[in-house]
Amino acid sequence: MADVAREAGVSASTVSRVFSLPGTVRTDTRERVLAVARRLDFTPNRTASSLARGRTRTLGLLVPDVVNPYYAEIVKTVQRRTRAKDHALFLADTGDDPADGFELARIMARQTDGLLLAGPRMTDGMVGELTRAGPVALIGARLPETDSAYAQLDTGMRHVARHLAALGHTRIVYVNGTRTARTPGHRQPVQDACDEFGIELVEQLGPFDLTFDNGVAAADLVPTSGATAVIAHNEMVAHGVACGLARQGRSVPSDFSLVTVDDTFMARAIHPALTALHIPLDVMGVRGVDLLLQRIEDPDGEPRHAALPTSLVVRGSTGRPGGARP
Amino acid sequence: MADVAREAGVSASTVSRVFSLPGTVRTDTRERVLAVARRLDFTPNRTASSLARGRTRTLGLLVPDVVNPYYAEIVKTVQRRTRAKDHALFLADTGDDPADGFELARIMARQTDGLLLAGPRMTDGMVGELTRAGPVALIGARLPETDSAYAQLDTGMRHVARHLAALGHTRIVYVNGTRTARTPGHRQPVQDACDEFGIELVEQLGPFDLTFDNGVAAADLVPTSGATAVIAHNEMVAHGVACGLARQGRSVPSDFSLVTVDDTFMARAIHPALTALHIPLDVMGVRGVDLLLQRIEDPDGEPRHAALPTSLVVRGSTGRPGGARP
DNA sequence: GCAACCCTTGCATGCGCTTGCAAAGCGGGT
DNA sequence: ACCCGCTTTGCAAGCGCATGCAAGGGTTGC
Repeated sequence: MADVAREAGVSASTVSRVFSLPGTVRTDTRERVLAVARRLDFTPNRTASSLARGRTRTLGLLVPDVVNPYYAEIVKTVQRRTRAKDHALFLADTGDDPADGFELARIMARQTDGLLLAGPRMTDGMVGELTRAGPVALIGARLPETDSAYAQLDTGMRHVARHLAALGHTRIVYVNGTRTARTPGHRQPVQDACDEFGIELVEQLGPFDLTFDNGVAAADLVPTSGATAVIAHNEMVAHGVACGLARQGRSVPSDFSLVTVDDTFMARAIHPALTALHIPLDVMGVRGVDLLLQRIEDPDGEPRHAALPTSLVVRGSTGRPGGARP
Repeated sequence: MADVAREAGVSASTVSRVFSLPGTVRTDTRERVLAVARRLDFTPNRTASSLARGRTRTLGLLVPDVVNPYYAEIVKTVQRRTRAKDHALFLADTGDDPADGFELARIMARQTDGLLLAGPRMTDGMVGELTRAGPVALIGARLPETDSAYAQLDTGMRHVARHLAALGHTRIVYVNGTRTARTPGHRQPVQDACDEFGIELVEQLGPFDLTFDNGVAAADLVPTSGATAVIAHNEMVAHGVACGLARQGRSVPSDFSLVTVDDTFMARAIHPALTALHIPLDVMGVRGVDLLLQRIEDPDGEPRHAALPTSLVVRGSTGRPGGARP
């Protein structure tokens, strides 16, 4: 920077201002400085800038599992939005352990301007603590004190129930996990939606987590349940159910209809393609980043929440019970 | 840090040394400083440290598409290894455009100690330029001048060909993309392996890229090719082929056998599960990080290359031609 | 008992940029 | 012609930590 200043015949502060506050420098000086900078291939050192300003222009994103397409899509959109806002992105994959996630978050909080937690696997108390310690925004989860962007599952589940009811299903199983079963925000909407459309609901708790393998296990219990349709709480478990049913020689949708919550590219990557409740992950990511950036600007504002609409995408995995023609 | 120094009755430099060069501080002083630091909840400011040392302790990872499980697995393993080595990870999703990828890489290079390029979508010349500009390591690609960790596809393809030949296949189609078709490192091994086992090879070039949709399109051409088995160049396209065949009402493996190169969780998430040439992505990620870290330590050493062994995982998608019993 | 060393510690300076403050330049209104 | 206010620029003091150098204390060997 000193070199550029000398070559351009100005002081270092002017060079600095050309890059950080271009408006305060007269146009011709600015041009001259920029020309020299280009010639000398100079770019301001971001580390030094961070130190001087106390801002890193870096955001941190924590996800439980990048390999899961649900989170991968979030990573993708968050990463893009972050870059569009001229920030860099630290990524951490936390796994399922709450303590690990919390620890990682704390470490990351020290090196970033703010944290984005996607589907955090930690206790509400931990999230609260992080929120008090620095800017935090949630993606795909909601807590009163923390900014968040999440999907409106209640109306979404009504779409699903209406669709199944219209096809003639009167008894369905809902494949859930023990974790989400305890957070009523996810389970209650299903119950309410089924009640509204006169559907009998059989809740099938996966043994622990909503993984592919547990979906396969759940599929084994479906035929004896007396239900004709299955709603899977997320897409990994939905694929497990689909795969499990196929292995049993059952056919979708003629033996059982299957609906998944979440709609990543994988829903279309099997045959029949899965009818899905589309969660707007891209919008959630963008809103999450924006909320976080606002929070960084104004640390003491009221918590803000973005509830995003879902939509039902009907594909080949749902049909009339027993494969009947309409 | 000044506070800690005062409380502990030492100078700031000693506190600094406790954290950065613990060996040079007497044990009891160190303990005392650490105790105070813990009490005051002090951790060294990483930005300041970076500025003073000229090292950010941050690595950058560029992938073309995080949503693709192949790259997601790489992200996961790289992220874990990076953290284990006490570094942070910047992530960028570059998309398929070479110029974008290069530009992003240059930006990232300025804020990190080194760059990891996974399946780079840029020209060899661009990679060379980056390599000359700073530490770079390749994952899943090989270039003479750049450190790299990649899979030994030649022996891998021989495993695949031997497997198919043993089942009785004599004519197979290889679904490739126009891009990889031009990089002999990927195509030639297939040809060689088929030659060795007396298999006739029909090369089926996807119209452009190795995506799911192009796999579906490729599947339409398989039945008329006279082949009884398909090798897909990567897993996305393999799923497309599987899905396309299913939509045609063809059955795998009784009508056609299908083998995929790459073996992510998705290979087991469909029925029948895909026989796959397993690429050790986890090891590749770890080796990539390690190579990069070594390169950072020793910028002028000879380029190093890690060729990792693949393995064939036989699952349900391969069988005898025409579904014959052995 | 003394010299030669090593281990610890503190001092001072520097990493490269930002920014409050003040000075200089400029134009306009009276 | 003079004063005021605005714009543009420079000066200097940090931001928080790392580290070369030197000093002090302790140890070892002869």
